[in-house]
Amino acid sequence: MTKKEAIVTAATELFAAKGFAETTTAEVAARAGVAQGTLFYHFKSKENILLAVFESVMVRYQTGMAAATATAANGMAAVEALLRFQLAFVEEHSREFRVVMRDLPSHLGGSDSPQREQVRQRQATVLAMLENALARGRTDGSMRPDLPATATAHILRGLVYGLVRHRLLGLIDLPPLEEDLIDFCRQALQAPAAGPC
Amino acid sequence: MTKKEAIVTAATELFAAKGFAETTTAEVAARAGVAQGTLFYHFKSKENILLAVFESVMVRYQTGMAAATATAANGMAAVEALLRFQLAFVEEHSREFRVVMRDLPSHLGGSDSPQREQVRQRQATVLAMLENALARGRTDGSMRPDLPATATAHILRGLVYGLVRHRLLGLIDLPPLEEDLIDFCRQALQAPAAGPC
DNA sequence: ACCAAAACTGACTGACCACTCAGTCTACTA
DNA sequence: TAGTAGACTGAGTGGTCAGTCAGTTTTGGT
Repeated sequence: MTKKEAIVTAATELFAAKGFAETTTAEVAARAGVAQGTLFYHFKSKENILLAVFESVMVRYQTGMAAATATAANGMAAVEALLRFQLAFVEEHSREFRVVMRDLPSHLGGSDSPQREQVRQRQATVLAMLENALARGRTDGSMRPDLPATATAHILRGLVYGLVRHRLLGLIDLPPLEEDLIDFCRQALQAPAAGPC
Repeated sequence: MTKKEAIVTAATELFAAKGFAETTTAEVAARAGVAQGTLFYHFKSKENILLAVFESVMVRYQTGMAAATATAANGMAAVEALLRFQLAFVEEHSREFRVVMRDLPSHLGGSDSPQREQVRQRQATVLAMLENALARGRTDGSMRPDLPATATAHILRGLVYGLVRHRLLGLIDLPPLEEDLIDFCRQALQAPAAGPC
């Protein structure tokens, strides 16, 4: 592990445990086993370390999502695969997501900063994958034909995000919800059963 | 308006516009038209001002939610009323919610702080209202009989939270989603149409 | 009018911490 | 071996800001 990677790892652990604001650059340096100055050799600022944590996890997230849809038999299966992947991935990388969800929004700088644009791009990509899967399901008949793809993509994204956030940052313990969530979405999305009337 | 109220109002505006960390107590005092010391006469710390913003908005939020369910004809209508109320209320109080969503999680102190407990209580109440409406709908036949009330309450809460958060803090503009959201939930919740077969 | 308590003031302070910078070390090339 | 570019160091610093406190004003009760 290079020192740069060690810094991101150490920062992830500390930010997740104590929060961004409550973690000093001295602590990050100490845990990473580097000098304080090394942080600022590799990163322009403390906030850029936060952004690196985000980038590092989002690259893996999006790769996984793309893989999840690739093998699905139809649109509905693709959506289900996306949902399952997202929930599992977030569970597995809970520390990173904790940091990203709690601290990133507070530290994205002005509305025209390049950091904001970078994050916006990532979000748009996630959204597009959902929308594609939905459009596919509408076409191949595995979902209701009147489904509004864009709006539903936003809804699904909000749903996953809201649940994950409560699991990671919430003060209330959530029961396991994966299967209930999948059922809920399937009910909402699937074409009405063509009963043999 | 008392000076204490003026402080909460000023803090809400500044926190919403610039964020909690980037707002100094001196600025809050100046905008509220009081001396710096007055802040600390009324509030133990800067974070307690943040908590006051939260409390102030949550009291109104919960009162409104209770009213929304009271007049509903059945469980499904109650859920719909809750969803509509939540979306409308957040829209109307977007500044306060922006602050609460972005900055509160980072500043809740240790896991056993009284502040955390206070927030937890509020969240539990919201959840209970949803769960009640769902249980009601399952009983009165306006929803699927096999609906898991607790899990679904969590899902609905996550859904609203996720969407609202993207609207208030997200970097992507959301289209109006109220009706699509209601439709989505209705599909997921409603009893399968008993076709005349 | 008098008093006491509550509300309020604002100059001050001390701790904190992100970031700097002048210099050292390491690895590679010619 | 000398040269050099990139990686790394860590003590130092300057600006910031939450919170304090000794004193003043306002309020309300008798």
